Amino acid sequence: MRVPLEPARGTRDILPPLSEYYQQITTKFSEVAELYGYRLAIIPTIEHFEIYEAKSGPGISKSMYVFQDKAGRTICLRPEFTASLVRAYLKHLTAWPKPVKLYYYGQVFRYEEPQLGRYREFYQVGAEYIGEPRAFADIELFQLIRDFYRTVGLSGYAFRVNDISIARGLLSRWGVPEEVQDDVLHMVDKGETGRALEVVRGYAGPEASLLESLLEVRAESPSELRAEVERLGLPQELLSTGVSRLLEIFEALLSLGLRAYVDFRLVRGLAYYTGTIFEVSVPGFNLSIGGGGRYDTLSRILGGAEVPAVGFSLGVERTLIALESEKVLESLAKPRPRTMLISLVRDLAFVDRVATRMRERGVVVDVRYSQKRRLSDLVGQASRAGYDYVAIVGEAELGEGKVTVKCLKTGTQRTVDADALGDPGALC
RNA sequence: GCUCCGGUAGCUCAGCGUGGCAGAGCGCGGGGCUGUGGACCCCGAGGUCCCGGGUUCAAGUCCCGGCCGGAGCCCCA
Repeated sequence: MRVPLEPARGTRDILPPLSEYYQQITTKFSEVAELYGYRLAIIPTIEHFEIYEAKSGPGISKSMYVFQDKAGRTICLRPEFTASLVRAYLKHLTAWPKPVKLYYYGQVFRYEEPQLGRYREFYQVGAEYIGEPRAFADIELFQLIRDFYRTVGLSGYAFRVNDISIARGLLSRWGVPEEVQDDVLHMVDKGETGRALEVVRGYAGPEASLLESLLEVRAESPSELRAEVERLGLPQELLSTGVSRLLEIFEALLSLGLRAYVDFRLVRGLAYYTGTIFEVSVPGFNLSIGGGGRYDTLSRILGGAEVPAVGFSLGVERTLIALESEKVLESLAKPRPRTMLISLVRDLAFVDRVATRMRERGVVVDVRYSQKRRLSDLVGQASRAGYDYVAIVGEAELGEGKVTVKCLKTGTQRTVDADALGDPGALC
């Protein structure tokens, strides 16, 4: 049997140096999330399809990996983290003191046509803030995202923000059933506002123009947003709930030093969101690099007690694309100093002693035994391959318990006692 | 699931129109050079030309199907 060497469609082998950038993203995200008091959740890659069916309807299966296992269960590869985390919360964590703050990283799977920044297997990092209905939870997530981006060096991003409860509130007032609301919002998301409004007119009559005006609002500042909603004459109940929360969050974003604008056309698909929703965008890349929102009813959809929650996820591949376009990708993974230790003698114990002393100082040591190849080949190779130092152990050094260390950047070279050897950089 | 473009050495690609010996640069290995640098010179290895089928005396080249990638639909939790 001949095996195909290409990875399966939409998947990739992630190898150095790309793999190191992935590792930096997850490591740095973990550090920032933990500094905010989030704790790591590791959840299964496979799930019962039912939890996604419950959340999004059976039609979701066409964009997922779904299959029967050997016992006939309907299993899927997770297409996201949030539903699984809420499932795990309902199973294990409902008795924990609120809020429950969790973060995660890992791969997710979607059966779609691959393109740049869109893969069938891709990686996300994210966090969920469970058990807090007030806006400061939403705001903390923005702070966390800001600190993460600062840590990895991303700067040119902006938040597109909405509160989906405002449009849904209008639709509910007009008696539009939830399933129809989903359809209408889906059309808005696709840019088919004309068709969406036609459907709404069937319920609301001429009042539907209020939704039309709302969808045209794009506010760059809280005062602009305040003026716009005042002009529209939204119902008081929406002003005191969704609109006031959106204003609070908008003001918070700006005072945190973040770029943000409110866009009522933002819907974020057929999701379970009930309040704040947002996406992160960068110039010159038409896919969002992350997004999230408030989902106060998801736990009930999954059959548990209702618990307010808000969360986000960031796409690792898309973050890397953004870093690349800002020309800061290479600075993400700072390489450790690397030494090529060339041994011209067969004395494992001595070579091990020398290598161990350097490794204890965090220096990468790559041991080569020179046999047929001449020393000049290996020194040249070390230089071409980007090593920082060459350490040479030959007959002369071995006899005196010494090692010769050469700094390839400066060309300086010293022979020192093997046991006194520390960071070779100190010798340059 | 649909449309268009592409796939030739490890990498970047030429060759394909008009069928006729598988190529270049870089990289890799060896030597020039017995324990010290990226240059230079010489030599070398490395290919089922994405896979399968068809047309033909002859296919990397033309035709059909598939696989993988890119661009765009659909979708994007």
